[in-house]
Amino acid sequence: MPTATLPPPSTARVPSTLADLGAINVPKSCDVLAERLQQQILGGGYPPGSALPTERELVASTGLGRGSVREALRILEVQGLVRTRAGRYGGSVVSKPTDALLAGHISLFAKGHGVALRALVEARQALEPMVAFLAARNRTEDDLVILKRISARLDAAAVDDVPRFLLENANWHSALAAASHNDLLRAFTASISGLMLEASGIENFASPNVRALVTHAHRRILQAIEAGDADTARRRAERDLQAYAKHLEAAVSVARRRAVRR
Amino acid sequence: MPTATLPPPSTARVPSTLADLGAINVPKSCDVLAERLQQQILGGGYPPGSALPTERELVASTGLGRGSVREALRILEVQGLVRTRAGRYGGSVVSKPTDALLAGHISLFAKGHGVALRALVEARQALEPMVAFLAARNRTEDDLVILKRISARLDAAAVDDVPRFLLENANWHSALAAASHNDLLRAFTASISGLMLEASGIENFASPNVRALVTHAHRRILQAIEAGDADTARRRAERDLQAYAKHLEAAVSVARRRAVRR
DNA sequence: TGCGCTTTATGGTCAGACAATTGACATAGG
DNA sequence: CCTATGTCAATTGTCTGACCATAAAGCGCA
Repeated sequence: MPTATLPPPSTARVPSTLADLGAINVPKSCDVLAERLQQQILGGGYPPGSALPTERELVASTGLGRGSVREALRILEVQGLVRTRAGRYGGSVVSKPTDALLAGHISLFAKGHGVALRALVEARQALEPMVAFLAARNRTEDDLVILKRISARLDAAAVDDVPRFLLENANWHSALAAASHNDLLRAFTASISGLMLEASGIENFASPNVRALVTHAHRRILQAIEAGDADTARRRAERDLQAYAKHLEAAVSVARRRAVRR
Repeated sequence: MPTATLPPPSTARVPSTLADLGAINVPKSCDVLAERLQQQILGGGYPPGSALPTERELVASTGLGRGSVREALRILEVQGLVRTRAGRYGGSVVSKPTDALLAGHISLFAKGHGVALRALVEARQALEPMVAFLAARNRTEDDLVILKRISARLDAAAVDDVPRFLLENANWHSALAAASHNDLLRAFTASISGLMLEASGIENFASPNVRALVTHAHRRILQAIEAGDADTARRRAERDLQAYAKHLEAAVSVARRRAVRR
């Protein structure tokens, strides 16, 4: 081996065209497989409802071990792209990510970042007026029926059943978002409703006063949506959420003072 | 066995207290482990930056096989709760889900549901006014510096570099959302910006006319934010996005007519 | 001091085996 | 003919064991 003819190794970095490549990332085999399957699914190669190859077929076609194949499928499962069932005629079938799955990821993000209740309210203030606007324009008769049914349950629970009231309130907001017929806004709104439901259980912010305010506000918004008056629906959503935010601000500051005194 | 004394078997379901249990779901071992670790992480047992037990320690403490433990860790990785490195003193360290990770999940949801460009614009119309409002109230000097730098690059690219213009436009919206100091709105906005960047690359909607309109709008919003005038910032964001939506509507309908003729 | 080699604990991957699950099918009984 | 039940086979679920690849700490040497 003509080692002596090679240039001496140098500690200083030579400005070589071969040297200035960034940190190279070695992907794991399961990540590669997951990404390739993801592309095939999103590219239309596997439409929703169709079956992916079985684990052992994937093992045979990729040359990977079964463990790696299973990890790749697990990734796709968490992403909501496949659903896997055991047993004969089981396997992985392609599916679309559900609202609940995306809500779960958003919830993890919010919890991980310690997102404050105030930030949730701001997000709802951003989304709801547009949601109400679109709902007034795009609602179907079915949407209206569902909203009215939830409204009735909400009114009934407002009297004395606070947990039920909070739950139906979250349902109302989700149903409103569904009536907007915008999948993205619907998923965002459902996530925020779920997070606020959790938070309100802790902070216990639902005085009879607030409950009356909320039911009244929802009734007015629903009227505008039934009439198909988009601008009015938006305006009412804006105003009512502002009032709600003020009430919440007050309640939180009261709770804080109480906590300090304690 | 006194079978004769029993009531005759009937195909109709007997309303028994033992019979009305719902469909029971047997969870997979890795799901159980993933959920338990998730609760420990979110409950504060493992703060961000701390190290989870090694795979083999988890095998020992849970009694599961290593494959199941690895699948559980992979779930947490996709959820953004841990980052795993190989090698000595490697392992899984707890982390917070990043904006990019959440954006990826939102993107998968949007692509899976075939969310239309129109729906993206509606979502932006919902978010951006509130984002601008909050940015005017909460911005720091650093936020301002970043926004101005991106604005300059955007103006420069608006002349003739369309791909660069689209990229810097997405950056501008993300920076604005960062200045709002609302983590949730920031992540939502960044996701939508990314999705619109992809979509605009396909639809090719960025005439010189629109580019001028966008840079002008951003300049006016930025002025209000610098002045700390939250209401003006919101109003301008609303109006400019409405104009943008109209332009896009027109461009899409033109493209559709052209496609039909073809 | 600084560089390079070794050491070693860790994740990454594979192979094989067996258990659990589940829908289709065959069969028995009315 | 219909229903209920048993059987079967293909697939996922799980464990075991082994080995490879990686990377940071520690050591030795110049």
